[in-house]
Parts: sequence; structure tokens; C-alpha cells
Amino acid sequence: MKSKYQKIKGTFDILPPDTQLWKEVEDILHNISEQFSYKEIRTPALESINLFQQNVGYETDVSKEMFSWEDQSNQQVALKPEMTAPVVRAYIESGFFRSNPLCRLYYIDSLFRREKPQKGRQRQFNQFGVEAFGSSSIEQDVEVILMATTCLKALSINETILHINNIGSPETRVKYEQLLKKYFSQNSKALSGLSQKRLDSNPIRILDSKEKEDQLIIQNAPIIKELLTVKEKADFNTLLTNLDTLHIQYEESPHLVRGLDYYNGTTFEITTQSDKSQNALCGGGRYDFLVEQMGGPSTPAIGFAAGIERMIIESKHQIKQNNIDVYISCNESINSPKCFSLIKNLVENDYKVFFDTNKKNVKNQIKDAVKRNASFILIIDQNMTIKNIKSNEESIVSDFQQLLNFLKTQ
RNA sequence: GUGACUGUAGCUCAGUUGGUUAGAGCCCCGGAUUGUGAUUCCGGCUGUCGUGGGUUCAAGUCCCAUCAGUCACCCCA
Repeated sequence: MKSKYQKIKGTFDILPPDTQLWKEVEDILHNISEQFSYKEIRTPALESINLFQQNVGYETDVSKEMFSWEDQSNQQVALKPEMTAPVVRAYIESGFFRSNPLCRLYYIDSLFRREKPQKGRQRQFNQFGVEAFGSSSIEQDVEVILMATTCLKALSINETILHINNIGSPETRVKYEQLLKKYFSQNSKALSGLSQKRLDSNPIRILDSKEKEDQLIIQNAPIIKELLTVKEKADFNTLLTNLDTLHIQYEESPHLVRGLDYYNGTTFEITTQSDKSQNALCGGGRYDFLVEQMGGPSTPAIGFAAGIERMIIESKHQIKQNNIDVYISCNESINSPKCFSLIKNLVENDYKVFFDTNKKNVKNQIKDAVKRNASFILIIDQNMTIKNIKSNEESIVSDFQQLLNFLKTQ
């Protein structure tokens, strides 16, 4: 029905029965994180705008798409558009780097980006993600990727592709950028307009281009692997070997570059097999320099984030049936004290009740109980009659204990 | 942010070249029947046809604007 008010563009309500699905999906993500001994972190929705502008990169779209404003005390604030910067901020501010040298955190949270909405791309959206601080070893990379694939599997999301790459150290990246610039300059006339613009500002992003005319040139572009150090190459191979052992399929994607500025080393992305535009379920990578850049001690780190909306779209997860145990019929107010004390006792004994406060007639209540898949109906008038709806067995009970006995013996 | 398409009851849709009080199925509510409170039958409810303008004797049907959604670009989760 038309409402006087409508939801803000790009936002959405989660309604029953979908709330049940969301809850179960979130439970799965919580459980897997706890199984890997990651601890939950929750950070404020609102942060100082500088946190994002200075750390995800001025030029990235993420920082351009922020919901931000100046508040009543002239503070520049923003709704968080991504989680890594807030988590790092909290990590430093809390002193976890001292008390918890190998610090593993995870979150499930809402983020905000002022993009043009589309299916799987809302302005308020939800992410699940993990951040692991304090280990520079490649095994940490393996663990994080294993977590990501474990979650997708647990959510019955099959037919995904893990794209993986190593973008090396910042120095390698600079060298690579120069190499690319040189290469693309030689072919600049054949490039698309957008890519030509990027030649100077951010040649690495040309690799991401979807323009047809760019594809051939991109295919033959130099790949960063050639510039990696011996150790970086060895680490990458170790990573791949581990994935092989775990039977995690992957595709080496030498052109996979991530949108945020702070990445180095391993980067990965998990997409669906369709080539629709919102096909990225999960993306992450190493960011060994961000903690220090943000004023903390030099701390290696790696993490990923996954879009909950997108995972739910792809998930084949079936929600659990959560049926009513006892449907309560009590149509005379004079009996309601008796009725409520039974309800209270039933609930305290972990029974799920449904009380028809509309006081329909008993015949319709029975129909209703059947429709709602209730196991029993308790009819409270002068007597109390409990009936097993499936077997039709029924009994008149005089107190809660007798009711309990009946329920237990069914 | 750019472009294209879509917008009729809670849901899925029909509505012929603009022409009388806008329809169906499902859902919901109630009644009847009933040896399975299943089935069946009967009845009822709900819409300013996304919104606002315009053209016309007449607009759900045409035009413009606007809002929202979908798709592509862009970007990313």
C-alpha cells in the first residue's frame, strides 16, 4: 500500500520471513569466525571523515561516495563506507597491538556508500569481514582465504571463482606502474578514452577496463609477477601449494588490482561464475603498511570483506522450520489469568506458544493452528483441554504439571 | 554520476486502435459442506492504475516532469 513515507533510496527493509534467513546466515558467519578463534569487533557507524579520506585514498571512488556532512559543532563526519580503516583505528586506539600481538578480529556490520543503487548494490549494505594483525607470514594469508571459502561453502554458495594475485611491495608497485605506463603509452592510440585518461593518474587501473578495444592490449601487458622478489615469488608459490592441498580451486589473475590504495602482497577476490556486474562476493588482501600509516606501530595485516546481500542472493541455504508447539485458545477474559500463568510456565519450559488474542471461535482457531503447523492446541474455557493436532489425542488437564506430562508423553 | 527499460489490489499479472461503475488467480477474513478441521462450495475485503502536471469531450492507456526499481556503464562487497 502507498505509504505517506517511503524508504530512502538505496535502503531496504528486511522483513519476515527473510529475517530468519539473515539471522541464520549471520549465525553461520559468527560460528565459523569463532571456530577460527577470531573475536567480534563493533565500531561506530559515524567516524571522522579524515579517517577515510586519508587512508582509503583521495582518488578512490569509495571516498567520493561517502555520506558525509558537517555536524552542529563543525566536525566533519561520515557514515563509514568500509570497515578496514575503522578496525585499524580501533586496533591502534585500544592498544591491542601490545596486549594481543596476533590479533584476529571479525565483524558483521552495515556500511554506507552513495552509489546508484542496483540489485546487490545498496546505499546501506552489510558486510562480513575479518582482519588479522601481527603476522606477515604467508600462512596467515592461507588461513584468511580458507576462512572465506569455508564461509561460502557453509552458506551453500557453490560455483564461485577465487581470483588470486600478488601485487608485491609498494616499491615493486611503483616499478610496475612505470613499466605499465611505458607499455600503454606505446599503444595509447588504441586505448579507450577512459583508459587514456588513466595513463597518467593510475595506469594500473587500466588493467580493470572492460572496454573491448582495451582487452587485447591488456592481455599482452606485462604482469607484475615478473617484478616480484625471490621471496615474494616463493611465498606466492607456498600459498598456491596450500590452496592445492586444501582443494581450493583458484585462478591466478595477474591483472587483479584492488580498488583501495592500501593493499600490497596477496590480493584476492571471490566472484560468482556469472559475468553480471555485481558478481564480486568477497574481496581482500594484505595491507602491511596501513597500521603504521595510521599512526600505529609497524604491523603486518591481512583481511577480507564479503557482501552479505550478495551472498544471500547466491546462497541455497534453506531456513529451519521453527514451528509452534502450543497454540493457545482462550476466548473469555474471565479465564485469562489462568491462561497467562500457563503461557508463562510454558515459555519458561522452552515451549513455543502462539496465543490468539483475536479470540476467533474455536473452530477457526483449530484451522488456524493447523495452518500454522502447531503441534498442540490448548483450549482454555471452564476446563483446560490439550490436544495433539496430528494424532487427535486429547486430554483434560487440571494444572500445569498435568499439561507438561501430557506434552512430554506425546 | 551517464544511458536504457519498467511501475495496475498484500503477491503474480490481464486490461484490445484513449471510450461508461478497473479485472483474474493466489493470499487474507467470514460462512456452508465435510468419516480425514484436507478437498469442495459461497460470500467479503483491499486499488485516487508510483506521484505531479499537460493534451483531449474522454487517459491505466498519449506527452512532459518527478520519484522508485531493474539492467548496462562506472565502481565495488
